[in-house]
Amino acid sequence: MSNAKWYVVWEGKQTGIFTQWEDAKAQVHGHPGAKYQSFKTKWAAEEAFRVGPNSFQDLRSKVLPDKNPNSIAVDAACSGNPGVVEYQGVCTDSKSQLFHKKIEGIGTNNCGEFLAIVHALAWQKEAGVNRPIYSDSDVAIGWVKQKKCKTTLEKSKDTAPIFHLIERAEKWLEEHPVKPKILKWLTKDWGEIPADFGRKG
RNA sequence: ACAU
DNA sequence: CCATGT
Ligand SMILES: [Mn+2]
Ligand SMILES: [Mn+2]
Repeated sequence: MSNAKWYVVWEGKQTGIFTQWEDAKAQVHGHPGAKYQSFKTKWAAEEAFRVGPNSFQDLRSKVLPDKNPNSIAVDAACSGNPGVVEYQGVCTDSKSQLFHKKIEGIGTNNCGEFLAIVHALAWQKEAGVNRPIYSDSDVAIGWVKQKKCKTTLEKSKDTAPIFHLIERAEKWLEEHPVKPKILKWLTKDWGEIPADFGRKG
């Protein structure tokens, strides 16, 4: 495999995951019954190594957690970080857009991800619905749970607009019960979150 | 390291 | 390669 960067050795002089073929080959050479394979990503290699040489191919279909299609997905994008921030929310199943906001001034990726979740909460309350909210951001999910945006962003004239929105979002969280489940979107298993802006390619 |  | 975060 031309792009392979990770080599799993399940049986050999030493087992493990190697980043160089020279190292993997040293475990396999002259070792009858050695089992090994190359992978393109670290994640694939780790999963394959953990599950063993015979079952790694079907592990995903057995263990892959299911996503709830009756849900909302949010995501933020940033032009520079810190930079110009926007976020949006979509229906997970259809990707139809529910809301979108481009924020004045500059902010961080994580501030955008945080505001996206809180916007989804407020939007749902306004719309009278209660569906799970998916975010791919551990940071933002944690901040919403704490009702506190722990950003390191410096305060300045350019960051004043987003800090105002953050303050408003934190206030909303303090004043309203958080009813919808806020769930981690498992990007490695499911691919990019449906609300993604698709600019990383 | 993990998640962006 | 840079940056934001736990
Ligand atoms: Mn994201
Ligand atoms: Mn994205």
